[in-house]
Amino acid sequence: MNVTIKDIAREAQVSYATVSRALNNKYGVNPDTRSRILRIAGELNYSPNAIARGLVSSRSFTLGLILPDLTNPYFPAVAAGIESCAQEKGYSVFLCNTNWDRRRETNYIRLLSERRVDGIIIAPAGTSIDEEVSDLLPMVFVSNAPKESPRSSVVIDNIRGGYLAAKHLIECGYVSIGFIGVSEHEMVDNDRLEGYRRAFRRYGKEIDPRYIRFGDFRQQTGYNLISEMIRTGEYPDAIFAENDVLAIGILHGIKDSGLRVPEDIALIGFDDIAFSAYQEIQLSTINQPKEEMGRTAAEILIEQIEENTGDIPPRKVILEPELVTRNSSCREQKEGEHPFEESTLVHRG
Amino acid sequence: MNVTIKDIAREAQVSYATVSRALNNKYGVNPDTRSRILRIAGELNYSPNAIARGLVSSRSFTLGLILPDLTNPYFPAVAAGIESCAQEKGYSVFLCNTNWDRRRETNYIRLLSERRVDGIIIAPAGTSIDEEVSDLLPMVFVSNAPKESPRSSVVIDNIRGGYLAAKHLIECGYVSIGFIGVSEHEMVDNDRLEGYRRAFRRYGKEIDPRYIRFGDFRQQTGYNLISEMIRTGEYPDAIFAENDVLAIGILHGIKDSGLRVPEDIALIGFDDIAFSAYQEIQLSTINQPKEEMGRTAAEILIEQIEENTGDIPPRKVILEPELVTRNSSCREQKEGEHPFEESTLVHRG
DNA sequence: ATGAAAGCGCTAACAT
DNA sequence: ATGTTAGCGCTTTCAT
Repeated sequence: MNVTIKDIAREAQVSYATVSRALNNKYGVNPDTRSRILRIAGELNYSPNAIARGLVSSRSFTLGLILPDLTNPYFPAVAAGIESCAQEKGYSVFLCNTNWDRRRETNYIRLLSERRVDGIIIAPAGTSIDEEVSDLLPMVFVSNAPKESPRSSVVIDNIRGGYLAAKHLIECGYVSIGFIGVSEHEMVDNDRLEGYRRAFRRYGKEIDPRYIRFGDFRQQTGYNLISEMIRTGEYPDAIFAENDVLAIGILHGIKDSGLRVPEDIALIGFDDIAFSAYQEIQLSTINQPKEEMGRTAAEILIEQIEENTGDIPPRKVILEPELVTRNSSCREQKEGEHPFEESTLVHRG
Repeated sequence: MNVTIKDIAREAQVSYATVSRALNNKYGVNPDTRSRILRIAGELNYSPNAIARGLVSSRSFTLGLILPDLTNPYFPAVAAGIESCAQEKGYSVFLCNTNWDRRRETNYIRLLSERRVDGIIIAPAGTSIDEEVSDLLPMVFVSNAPKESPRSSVVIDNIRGGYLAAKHLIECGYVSIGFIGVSEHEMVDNDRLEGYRRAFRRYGKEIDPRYIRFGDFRQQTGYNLISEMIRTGEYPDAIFAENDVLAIGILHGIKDSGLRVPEDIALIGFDDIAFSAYQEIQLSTINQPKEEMGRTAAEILIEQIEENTGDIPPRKVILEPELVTRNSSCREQKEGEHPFEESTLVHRG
C-alpha cells in the first residue's frame, strides 16, 4: 500500500540501506546517488514511517501534554508557552484533554508512553497521579504537582498567592472575607486556602467558616454558591475565589442578585486569564506567569530527555505570583511589612 | 531497557507468541498459562510497545486533531465534541495547535501521518491545505473546509449565518451596517460576508464600503478597528463582526470611546462562545452547534476508518446556524419571508 | 560509496 | 494449546 524505502531502492537500483542513508543525510553517500534517491522519493510521494523509525531509534521528537480543561483559558495559555519552546527545539506536541477525569489522565499517560513519546508534561487533575503508570518516561509537572514527587515541576507559590489575595482584601478594610474554592482535598486548593489562612492569622483575624464554600471548577458553580449565600442573607463583604473562572461566575451571581461589585461584595480571583482584564469584568486577581511556566516546563523536559545520562536531579521551579488590582476590589492597599520570610516561600531553580 | 514480551516469555517458560496471544485475549491459550503470563506481565510492569504493534497491524486507534487557535473558546468547544465521540468508540485524540500558521499545519499533517494515526480531523487555518501532504490518510474537515475538496466535511452554512446576522440588523431598523472581518481572502469570511451582501441585496440596501474593514482574528484588532472608526467620526450605527472574539474587542472599543451598545452602535457576532452570554457582555450572535459539529466529524472519520473498503463517498454535512439575540442589538425583529430558497442553502447528510 | 544482514517489539500465519 | 517463523519499515553495524 504505502511507499517504503524498498520501493525507492528498487527504483534507484541501490540497496535500501543506501536509501536510508541518503534520506537521513548520513555521511558517505555519493552526491549523485543521493540526489537521484531524493528525486525518486519525491516522485513516489514517499512519507517516512515514523513508527518503524521509532522502533529502532527509540526517539520520536514528540512530547505529550496532558491538560485537565481546555475551556479554562488558563491552560491554553500554558500550552502556548510549551508549544513555542518545543517547536524551537524541534519537538512536536500532542495535547491530551482529560476533562478533569483521573481515569482519562491515567489512560493518556499510558497511551503516550506506549506510543513512545520522548517525554510528558502534565498538569494533573488532582493531588497525585497513578505512579504505577508514570515511571516509564521523563515527565514534568506544570501548574500543579504532587508535593512529594521525585520529578521536576514548574508551579507558582500558591500559598503566597493565596496570602497576597487575602492580605489585599484585609488591607482594603473588608471585614468578613470569604473563600470559594474547588475542594479541600485538592492540593492546589489547599495551598491557596492555606495562604488565605496565614493572612488571617498574621492580621489576627478570625475565619468565619460560614463564608468558606467548596464546589468545583465550573463558572456555574461560582454563580450558584454566591447566589445561595446572598439569598439566605449570609454573605461576606469580600470574596477570594480560587480561580478566575469561578470568580467570574461569582461576579455574575452577585450582579444577578441585584448587588454591586465591589460596593456590596468585593472580589478577587486567581490566574489572571485574559477575560479578567475586560472592561466589563475588571476582576482583581493573582497573576500566574502562564506562558513562562509552560516554556520552563518544556525546557526542563527537553533537557532531561537529551541529557542521556538520565540522572540529572529533578528541578523544582517555583515562580512568583503577582497581585493585580482592578475594579472588583479596591485599588490601593497599605504597604504592610512582610509577615513571613520570603525564603521560606520562594525557591527558584 | 524496557521489558518486552520476550522477557515475559522467558520468565513464563513459553514462546513469545503465546505471550502475545495471552496479552491480546486471543483465542486458544490455556487459562492457566494465560493468567500466569498476565501475572508476570504485571510483576514486570510490562507496557506494550504501541510502536511495534502499529508496525505490524497498521492501526493505532488514535486520531489527530489539528486546530488553529486554542485561545478562541470556539475551538475547544468543537474539540470537546470530537473527544467525547472518539472516546466512546475507543479512540484517543492528539491535538495539534497551529496558531494560524499554515506551515505548522502542513508540518502537523505530515507528522501525524508519519506517526500513523488512523485519521485526521482538521479545522484548516485557510481556504486550502497542502494537498501534497494530505493524501495519505482519512481526513475530515470541521468548521471550515476547502470548497472543492473531495473529502468529508462538517461545517455550518456560513452564508446563511451571515445573512441572518445582517437581516436581523436591517430589520431592527439600523441604517448603516458595517462588517468587520478577518480578510477578504479567507474562505469562511467570504461566506459570512457573502451572506451579509445577500441580505443587503434582498432588502434593496446599498453597502457602504467605508464600513467594511478587515484585520485578523484577534480581539485587540476588533478594538483597534472600531476605535479608529469612531475617532474619525466615520462609523456605522450597527456592526456585524465575523466572530465573537472580534465582536468582544469591538464592544470594548465602543465603550472605551464613550459610546453605548446598542444605542450608539449595535453589534452582532458569530459563533456564540460561552463568554458572549455573560451578563456583562450580552452579545447577540449567530450560534454554531460546536459540540455537535465535533461529534459528527468524529463519527464520519471513524466510520471512514473502519469501513475497510475505503471508498465510501465523502459526506458533506452542513449544519444550521441560529440567530441568538441579546442586549448588544435589539431583541425583536419583523418576521420577513424567506428571500432565497432553503434548499439552495441547506444540505444534510 | 555501497551492500548484506541483523534486529527493534510485535502479530499472524503455519506447524506441531 | 503452544511453538516456529516470517515479516512490518526502518537504522545500523560489519563487510566489501
